[in-house]
Amino acid sequence: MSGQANYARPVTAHGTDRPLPLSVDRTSPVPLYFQLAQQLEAAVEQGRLAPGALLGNEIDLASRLGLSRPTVRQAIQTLVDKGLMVRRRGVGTQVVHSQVRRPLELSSLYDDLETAGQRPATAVLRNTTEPATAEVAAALGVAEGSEVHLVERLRSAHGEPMALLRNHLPPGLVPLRIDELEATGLYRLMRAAGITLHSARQTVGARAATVGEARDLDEEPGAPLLTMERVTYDDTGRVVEFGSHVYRAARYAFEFQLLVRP
Amino acid sequence: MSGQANYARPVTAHGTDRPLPLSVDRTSPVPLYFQLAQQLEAAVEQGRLAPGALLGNEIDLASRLGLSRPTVRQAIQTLVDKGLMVRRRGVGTQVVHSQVRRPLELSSLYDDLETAGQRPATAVLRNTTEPATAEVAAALGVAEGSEVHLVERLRSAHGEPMALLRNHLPPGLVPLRIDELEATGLYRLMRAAGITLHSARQTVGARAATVGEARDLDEEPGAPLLTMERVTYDDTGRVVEFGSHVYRAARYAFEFQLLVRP
DNA sequence: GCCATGGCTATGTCCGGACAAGCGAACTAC
DNA sequence: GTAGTTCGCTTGTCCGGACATAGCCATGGC
Repeated sequence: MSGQANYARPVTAHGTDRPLPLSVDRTSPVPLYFQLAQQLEAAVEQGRLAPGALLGNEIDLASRLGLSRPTVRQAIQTLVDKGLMVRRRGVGTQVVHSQVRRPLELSSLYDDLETAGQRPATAVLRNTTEPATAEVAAALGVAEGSEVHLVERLRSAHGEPMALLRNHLPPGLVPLRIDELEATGLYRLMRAAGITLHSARQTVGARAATVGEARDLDEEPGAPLLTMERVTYDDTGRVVEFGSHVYRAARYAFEFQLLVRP
Repeated sequence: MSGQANYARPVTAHGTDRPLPLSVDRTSPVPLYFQLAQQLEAAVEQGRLAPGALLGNEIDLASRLGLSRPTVRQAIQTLVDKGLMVRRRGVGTQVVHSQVRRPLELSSLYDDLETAGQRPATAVLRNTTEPATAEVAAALGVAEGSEVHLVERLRSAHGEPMALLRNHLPPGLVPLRIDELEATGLYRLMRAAGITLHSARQTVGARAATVGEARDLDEEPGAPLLTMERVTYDDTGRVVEFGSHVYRAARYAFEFQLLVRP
């Protein structure tokens, strides 16, 4: 009702409030749109851009930064894709209003545990080659009975077993040494070997523990286990891994963020 | 070898092979980039664009269609985002080489069953309001003890129970009639009420069935169940639903596609 | 036979402009 | 007072161009 601004006033980007300190470095090899996107994302995460806050229109933002509108749009678009912001024609772009975390990424149990502050330990139970069963052959796209690599690991945290990990790999794709497998995760080893992971198809379910699984995981036979099967592809579409994992239900759950595709 | 084309030859978009029939309708209100993206996606799905096939460079494609390069790029970008294609600088854009399906969407069990050809049946066990427990209040962002809407449903397929669905909603958000709840899914009712779903935070785990769950689901007490908890947000960031679902482990699993965010 | 180099190609980034369309608020007519 | 209309705002779409840069091949020197 102040009479001067009838339209929604951007809370931060310009206006009477303290403007956001945004700037780009044209000598940097980092793309301009990426620099801007990073700064905006940091502002959202640190609360300097409050949920619901309007970003201010793209034209002003562009001229303020000495950029063109397409570049600013490209920056904002990456944040919209991440679910951090919403655009509304005729209204503006605003910070999404909820405790949104990251969308689900192709995650590794090792990394998950490490970021959670737990120090994961890995025991390699098997690291050999064996003839592919029908299921494994179909997943890896090789002939049934041909030799494939098998890695079986028991992962623990805080001294308690958490998961039993069985992974099948095409032969000769990555050399896997036991000491490396015990020191880090499989995905890191694959990336270090020059493989660019691209996508994965996962199935998550549940079932009762077998006697062998119960022994390894320190559970009772028949106890509920969380299961995950995953086929991972690299950027050329090759299958690089087929994993069958079981997790102790009391100690692990999958948590992730979904976005509605407009 | 042939002496005329030293560079990788696009298999379909131009060259000696039959070119893809692509065209855009400038009188249509559908955006041009979207028309092109749809046609390319259809060509991939029908196999007219084989996996690994190069798309041909963007400049030619643009001039052939009478479009500008940014528009063509925008079309291709949507397919790259979906994981159907991969760009390589200096090489070109090629169709991804695997049986990639859709990425995980904010899915409804009802829709999942329906598309799988099973005819889901729903029995509404409860449809009332009740005071929010601490857990529900935290999820919905309301005061503990305040009245919230509760819907409890048993979903079956082929005459067998599949899942027990408990959903809490903010009061007064959507009017829910029992006959509607038994005829369709909750998400459809919410969309029909003008709510634009935006994102959800899910946790998937497993546990043993309680006595009551076992009775409803026709399982033994202690049988493994797949559990899913979900908080759903609309595009303004409001929480619109908190769901606690349990599925019979033998009859249901979550299956989804993950993409690595570059 | 091997390696360095240069040139070609295709995507990556960026610009400045233009018009269309959805949205909301204020205004006007009843 | 209420309903319809107008108007200004903002994003959505599209264009044509420009230069940078990564990848690959062929050439030429060793």
